[in-house]
Amino acid sequence: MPDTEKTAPSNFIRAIIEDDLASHKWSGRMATRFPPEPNGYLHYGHAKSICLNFGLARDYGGICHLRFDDTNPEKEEQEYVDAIIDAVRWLGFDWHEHLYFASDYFDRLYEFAKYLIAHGWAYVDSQTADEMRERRGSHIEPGEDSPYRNRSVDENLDLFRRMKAGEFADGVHVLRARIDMASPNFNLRDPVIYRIRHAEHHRTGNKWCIYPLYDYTHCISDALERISHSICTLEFEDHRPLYDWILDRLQPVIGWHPQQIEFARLNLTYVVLSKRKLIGLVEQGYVDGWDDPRLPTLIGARRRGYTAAGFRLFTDRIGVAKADSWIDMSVLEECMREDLNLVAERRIAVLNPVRLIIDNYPADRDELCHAPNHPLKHELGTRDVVLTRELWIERDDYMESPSKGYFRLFPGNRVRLRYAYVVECTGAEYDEHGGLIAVHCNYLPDTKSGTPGSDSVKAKGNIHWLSTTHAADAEVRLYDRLFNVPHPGADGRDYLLDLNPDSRQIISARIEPALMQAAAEQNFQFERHGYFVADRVDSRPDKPVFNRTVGLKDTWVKSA
RNA sequence: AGGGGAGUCGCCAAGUGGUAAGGCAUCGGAUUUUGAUUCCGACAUUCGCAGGUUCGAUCCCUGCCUCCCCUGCCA
Repeated sequence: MPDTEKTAPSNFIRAIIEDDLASHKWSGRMATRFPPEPNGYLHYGHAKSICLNFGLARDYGGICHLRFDDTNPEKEEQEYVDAIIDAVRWLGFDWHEHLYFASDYFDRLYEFAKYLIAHGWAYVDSQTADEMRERRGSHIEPGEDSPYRNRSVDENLDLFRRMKAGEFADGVHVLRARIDMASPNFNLRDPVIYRIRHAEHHRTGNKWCIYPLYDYTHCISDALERISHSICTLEFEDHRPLYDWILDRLQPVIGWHPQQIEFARLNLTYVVLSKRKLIGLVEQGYVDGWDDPRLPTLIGARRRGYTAAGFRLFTDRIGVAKADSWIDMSVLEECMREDLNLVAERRIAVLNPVRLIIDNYPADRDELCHAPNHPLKHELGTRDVVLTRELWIERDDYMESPSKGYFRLFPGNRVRLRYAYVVECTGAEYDEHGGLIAVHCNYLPDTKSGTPGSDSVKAKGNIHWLSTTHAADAEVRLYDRLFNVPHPGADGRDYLLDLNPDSRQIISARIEPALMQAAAEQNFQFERHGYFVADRVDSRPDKPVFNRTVGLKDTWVKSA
């Protein structure tokens, strides 16, 4: 991480940490964790959490663990573990040796459960799931105690041991915390902490047939790792009393009790971040897979050309608080532009070509023009582009009858061919259907960029171009937002109805030869268009494929 | 017998009994061989509403309104 990266502004979590550090509350320790469940791909919302947890550790001289919350063998897979590790690393963070799995704690979790049973704080319930639900009560009435709630410690211990030994089928018994069936907080109405699942776990194989649940596992994992600040999203606020209840009981044997702090999860316009909806998009083929550049997954973002630094900037910019809020997609896009503007080398591509013929330029002439690779970083040098009599220019850089304020090519107007000469437009040719075939112009010989006096002739317009004899072809994928409304699926509408049918357009573009050797994942700015990246999956040297990451801001189309 | 949270500029978001940071967006203007970038300037007499306490309230008290979360053997 560059030192130049500014740290985030003050927020309530930083205030808590600063107080704790000042009061030496955690013996000076500062440790956070990012605790994904390996049951899917990480999305933009996770990026907020990752940047928050790792960023806090970085800024306060602490550490951030990467811990997989892998307590549900039926949903979790190694493939996801690997993808998550890649994604966190890609975002620029390092957990050093602190890579953990809740499943590594299964033995201790089991012992702690026996401790709870021995103290009368947990019991084996033998009701069916339906019976448990019926007795759970509701918002206006308390729950009823299970008929098994007062089994003896010995019987509970025996039953629990036999659950572990595999003597019972799935669902026959569960271990529950004995708290309060009348609590207004449902999480305290004797929550289940262990269930029987005869399923193979991606890490522990068939060693276990009982698996602990989240509420029981998470707090203990945090405590065992000596986490100081356990940061999670708002929906876990109601779980905090349970988190505290368990660690209070286990205080004598664990001796550490992290503080759970909740923040508002990310809501972003023009995308969906719910796992269910993302799965729907992938499985029903609306996108090409989990790494489709239009999907708000981190693997998709990476393929689209979004940068890790852009995500970090985004996280700092949106802040963190407890109020539900919606961030507009344009904020994320602007963060990407901001980073890309600094790092992306400039190149030329003509996406929608039409011929420009310089009538007074010799047909046999090849002239080198020098284009800087970056306007702000001269140390990045220049490259040569060849000027010839016949060029490709953008179709919309010519207007037969210019609208008000238009200052590109139209009969009688002058524009500068970027890095080359000023030309004066003389007219255009059309086919029998009125389609534009070619634009004609004459160049002004004394105006070549970089030569003395080249600025004597002023031209407000400045257009990019490529020699028709030297340009190469490349596939370019123009990505746009996946949905065309800010809140897909709002008010109960089917979110698929809000899909943007033009979220991807694949075209064949003209590119400058220097682009032919683009390395996978190399970011560029195609001048006057936007930021593009060589596709990390399909791009090949000599056969590059570019994805549009995000367009440049354009105050002209906005006013038009 | 309900419980837990949240409401400060268009979007985020600090702040806190002493008279509303910052960012983004927007609008002006300058610079510019990208209609980009950069730069400069403008941008909440007001903090969900109504009362109260106080010399003084966004902050404390009371009442109300709106929004979000909670009855998986998911996380």
